[in-house]
Amino acid sequence: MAKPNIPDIVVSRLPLYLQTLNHLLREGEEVISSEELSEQVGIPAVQIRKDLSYFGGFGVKGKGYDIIHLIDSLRSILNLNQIWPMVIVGVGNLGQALIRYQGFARQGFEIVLALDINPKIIGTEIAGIVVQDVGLMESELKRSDIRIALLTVPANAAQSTADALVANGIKAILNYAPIILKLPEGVRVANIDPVLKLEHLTYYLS
Amino acid sequence: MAKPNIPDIVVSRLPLYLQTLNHLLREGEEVISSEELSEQVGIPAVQIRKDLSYFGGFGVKGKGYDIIHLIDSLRSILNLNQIWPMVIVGVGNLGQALIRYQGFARQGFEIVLALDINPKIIGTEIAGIVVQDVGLMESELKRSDIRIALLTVPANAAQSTADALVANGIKAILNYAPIILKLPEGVRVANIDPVLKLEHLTYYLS
DNA sequence: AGAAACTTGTGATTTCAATCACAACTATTA
DNA sequence: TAATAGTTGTGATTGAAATCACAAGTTTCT
Ligand SMILES: NC(=O)c1ccc[n+]([C@@H]2O[C@H](COP(=O)([O-])OP(=O)(O)OC[C@H]3O[C@@H](n4cnc5c(N)ncnc54)[C@H](O)[C@@H]3O)[C@@H](O)[C@H]2O)c1
Ligand SMILES: NC(=O)c1ccc[n+]([C@@H]2O[C@H](COP(=O)([O-])OP(=O)(O)OC[C@H]3O[C@@H](n4cnc5c(N)ncnc54)[C@H](O)[C@@H]3O)[C@@H](O)[C@H]2O)c1
Repeated sequence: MAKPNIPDIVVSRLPLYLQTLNHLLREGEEVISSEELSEQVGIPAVQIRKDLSYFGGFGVKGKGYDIIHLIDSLRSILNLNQIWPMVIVGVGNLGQALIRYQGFARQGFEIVLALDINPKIIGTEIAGIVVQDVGLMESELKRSDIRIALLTVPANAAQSTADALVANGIKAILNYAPIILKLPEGVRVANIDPVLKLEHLTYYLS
Repeated sequence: MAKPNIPDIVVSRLPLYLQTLNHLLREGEEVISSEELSEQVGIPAVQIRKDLSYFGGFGVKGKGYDIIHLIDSLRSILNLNQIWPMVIVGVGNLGQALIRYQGFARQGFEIVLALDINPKIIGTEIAGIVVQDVGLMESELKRSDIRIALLTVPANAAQSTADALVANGIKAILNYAPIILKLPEGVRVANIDPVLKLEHLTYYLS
């Protein structure tokens, strides 16, 4: 359960710590100081310690953090001790790449339903998932506990599709379409737009 | 030319304003107040005005902003009055989707070089681009003016590939691999990692 | 065992970004 | 024309996040 008064910017850094800790664990490390973690993750050590201290004391003075224990704690804080089923809407170039991406399942996010509007795409199988007609959204979502959606339809279909998803119980949307979605309170949206990132980068290129 | 003392967080919002203004222009709007723009973009009007005021006065008191003029100004600030050629390294699932993505060229970003290490992929043509051997990186980049790279290789190859890109003149990297790149000063990196975004979202899902 | 080195966790402080408040100007209405 | 409403641009203020500074505890060294 998310405590209400922790700055969102603090929460946003936790997945980064988790990612880096997972790397370190794979390399055989067992304990790490905030200073060493800082070098890996590129965030000041004192900020890492302060971020973690919002949730409790996970380290040992004079020693550092037990990596396995800290990973466990972060996964618990971020509600990652479960498999999160997801729906993807829009199985075009990008949608297919995301369905094939191994990185989601590896971290406990599983695409279990894929929807499209194009008859040529409906019925095809991608990485074990058979694409369904988007018209089945209501019935398919009703009999599932999916709360997360990946939105990879064209921009002009994104708002109406998002509305439909929310009407059928979706609580979080990862939106790849280059528009700003307007959704009711209580639904969380995160956007991924490479063009915005590039336009940010070019500001600094002479 | 980027003025040095403008907060990065301000710069990061400009592409968002530009995106929304482009939408409005396509819908036939000609003038917009900061208040109306605020509703579209989801950022307070006063913050939009303050952000813009770092770069000059683009509006007319009592009236608002001429959309075409403001778009022009933002494009100029962000160095978008040119075509930016880009290289992509790693032409797998994601790389192929990005090469096919129309949204880059539409905003002046053009993938002109695609590199991979896999002999089965080298030589294939995707959306008009013939994939080259990554061994040709040096010679291909030397005779080009490419300064932006899209990095879509597996995580374990990302750091070394990024180092090679930088050694060959790349100044900005859009990194899709789920690791934190360590690069010299003067090279800008932006990361796109959907898993981190999902892990941020799940914090708020009960 | 005692001293020195190391490291966490956090209240106090500083820095930076967001918001407020309003003067200056424009457009519209009567 | 004069009054009213609308809107920008920005100095002043507030608020929030980052950093500092250090007490408290642990480990290592001699
Ligand atoms: N391709 C990329 O690498 C990339 C990168 C960043 C963002 N995006 C964005 O992601 C979205 C998809 O891009 P793409 O390149 O895969 O496009 P695409 O045209 O290849 O795929 C879009 C898919 O959505 C389906 N679709 C259209 N309307 C639908 C609806 N109402 N309901 C369900 N499905 C519907 C289409 O049939 C198609 O299969 C776009 O908004 C694009 O701007 C793409
Ligand atoms: N597929 C996705 O939707 C997705 C989403 C987010 C992030 N990512 C990340 O993007 C990267 C690519 O993912 P993918 O699914 O396309 O993987 P992939 O295995 O399909 O493609 C990787 C490509 O990189 C090439 N490659 C490997 N080593 C190379 C090297 N040293 N030089 C040049 N090319 C090399 C491979 O031959 C392959 O074609 C990974 O880091 C992944 O974590 C992918």
